[in-house]
Amino acid sequence: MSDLLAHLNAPQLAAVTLPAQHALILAGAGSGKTRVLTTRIAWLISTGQVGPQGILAVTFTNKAAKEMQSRLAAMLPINTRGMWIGTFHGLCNRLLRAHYREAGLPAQFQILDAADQLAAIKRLLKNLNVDDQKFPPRELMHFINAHKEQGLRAAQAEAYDAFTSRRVELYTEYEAQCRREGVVDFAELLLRSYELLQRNEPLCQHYQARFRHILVDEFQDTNRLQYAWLKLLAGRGSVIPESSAACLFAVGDDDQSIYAFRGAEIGNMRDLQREFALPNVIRLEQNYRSHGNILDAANALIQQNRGRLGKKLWTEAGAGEPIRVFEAYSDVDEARFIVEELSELVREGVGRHQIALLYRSNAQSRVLEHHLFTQGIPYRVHGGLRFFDRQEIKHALAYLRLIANPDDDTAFTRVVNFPTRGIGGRSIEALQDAAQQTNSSLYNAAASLAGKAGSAVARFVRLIETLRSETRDLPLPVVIDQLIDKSGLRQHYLADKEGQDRLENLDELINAATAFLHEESGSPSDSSSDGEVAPDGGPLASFLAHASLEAGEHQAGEGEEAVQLMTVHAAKGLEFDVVFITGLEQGLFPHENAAQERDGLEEERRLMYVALTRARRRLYLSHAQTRLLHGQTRYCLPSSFLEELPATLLRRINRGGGQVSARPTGSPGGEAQTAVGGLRIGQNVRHARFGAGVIVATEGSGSEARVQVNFGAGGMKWLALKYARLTPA
DNA sequence: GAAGACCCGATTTTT
DNA sequence: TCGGGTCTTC
Repeated sequence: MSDLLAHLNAPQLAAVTLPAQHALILAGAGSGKTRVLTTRIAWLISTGQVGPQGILAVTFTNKAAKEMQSRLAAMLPINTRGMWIGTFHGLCNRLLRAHYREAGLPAQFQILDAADQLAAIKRLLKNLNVDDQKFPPRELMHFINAHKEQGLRAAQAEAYDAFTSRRVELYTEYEAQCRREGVVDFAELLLRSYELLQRNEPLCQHYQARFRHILVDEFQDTNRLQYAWLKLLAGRGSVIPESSAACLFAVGDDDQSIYAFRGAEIGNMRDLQREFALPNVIRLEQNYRSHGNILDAANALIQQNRGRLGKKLWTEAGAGEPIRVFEAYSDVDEARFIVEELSELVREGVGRHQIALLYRSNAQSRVLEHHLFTQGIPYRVHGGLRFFDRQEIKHALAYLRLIANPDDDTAFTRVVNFPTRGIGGRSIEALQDAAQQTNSSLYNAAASLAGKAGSAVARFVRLIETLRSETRDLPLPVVIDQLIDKSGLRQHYLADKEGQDRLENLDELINAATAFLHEESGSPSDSSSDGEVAPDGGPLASFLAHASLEAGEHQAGEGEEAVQLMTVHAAKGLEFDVVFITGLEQGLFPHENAAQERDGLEEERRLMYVALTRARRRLYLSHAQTRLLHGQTRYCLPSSFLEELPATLLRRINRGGGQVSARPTGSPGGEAQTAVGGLRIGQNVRHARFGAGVIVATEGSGSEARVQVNFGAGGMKWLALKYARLTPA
């Protein structure tokens, strides 16, 4: 055990060995947060304060959950597989599988991922003859999810106008459709299990008594429902919990809260402090990742935000190099510079995978990719299509879902005519009508309507029936193999000259099922350990849940020695020796849309803070005077965030090395521009009220002359030269 | 049922 | 400008 606590710094040690009470740990970037979390669990267990079954550890991503589990397994001589360590969604799924009856769900309930949910909503709107121009499916989906994340059912939703009242009706219809089909979406997993615990007092008390210690990672990212769920399980109380309540150990960093747009409530941190009457907050401020200059810059930047819990990162490592700032003429010039610079670093021996190119929005990756590609530098873009999102995988899984649950209309619609088997729009509409008449599923309608044994619909029904009966007792991988065969998927992709990759992916799916079974058999099921959890829907249902909840590794080329490209959001939690933060321009980063949002600029600043703190040794900040956006050249001002960094930490760098990149003649746009009233496009100007800006366009001449100026945060303005007092800056 | 025309929108995203 | 999504046509 002394080993366990060795090498912890004082605050880390304090957090790990905190007596049984609620706590909030403010863990800065690179401060050893995961270490504290896992060591805390190991310490609690190894000192006999709690058994492994008394721990509930919650994360947001599967990656974090796995990491916690494997680190724990290395620290403790116990099987961590059966422990309740997982994502909010994974744990809720587990709860609902165990108590599906009490939760009012079928044993084989399926989970809709975002794409399935959207498809389900589109189908709903079609069935109800709702104009999807007036009620865009995506918007409705967001409406429904946002309500669920607030813990609101349709009945509780506020219908403040006619439009919203209709949306609430559609929310109701959507709930009914999900119930009919035996499916739950992601938000439903949480809401349903919250309601289960809230309404079923004995069950709730059972879990409250079981989980003595609840540990939450990335607490700043919790939404209202997730916080309510935690409070319910912890049985809210005072500092020393009553015997019936668990200890809530929340770890988070308000400065790294960057997911407000998907419902994260930064206010949950203060609420936690207040509602659980936390006497103090433990701060982990010593950073083990970055050099001093980088931390000083990050500290200075984030200090501009108001209402922080407050925290200042420091390091024992030296100041390190200055932060390099580069101003490019254009986005292309910026990419050129970055690629040149990183090529030099690679020549000096920096591993390519230790270099990250960060950007605010995905569209920015193109120029970078183009230059990397032409220079023959291997790179990997994070955030692409994931394994279980691929169409061929979704098709195969849809067959599997139909076998498990014939009422799943989403699955039915996906594969009824894929591969094509002559069931066109007419047949499907007929089925939909019939299904609506009898208030049953499409599959049922198909089965009863398929009188003519020879019809395509009848053949499809027979296919599913055959698959179901013939594969009942076969192991999952064999089932999948047969289904790929008999459904005609294999044949279809075999015939497709570009189907090779897809066939390989289908084989990979079979492998995934094999691997899944192996892992499953390695973990003792709950029913055997304490008898409280009823058996779930079998390996088929749990594999399908696994496929929905875990989208799979990102994409091929995983292990390759490649430069890493990703959005700043995607970079959270990662670290690299060298980081390039690109596109630091007003309107891009901070993003112009953020100006409209409540506390938008502060969220952008936190995003910048996250970006800065990814770097271990070297940090580049770049911006361009000109950028191609939506097919048009935009003239850009440097990001205001650059000014918020202490100049002493920065070093402006001039265009590197050998070839002189020709400065575009005339304006940055290239073409010679007509000067209007002595002003030209691309010129920096100053306005008495709006401040500094760049001229973006001109119009008219003489006393009619107008110029469009990008004032960055101040927005884009057309000004008549006659009235506006613009001075060259 | 597949290929081509056409229109619209365009931060960030895990589960 | 580009890509996705829908609509149109053979």
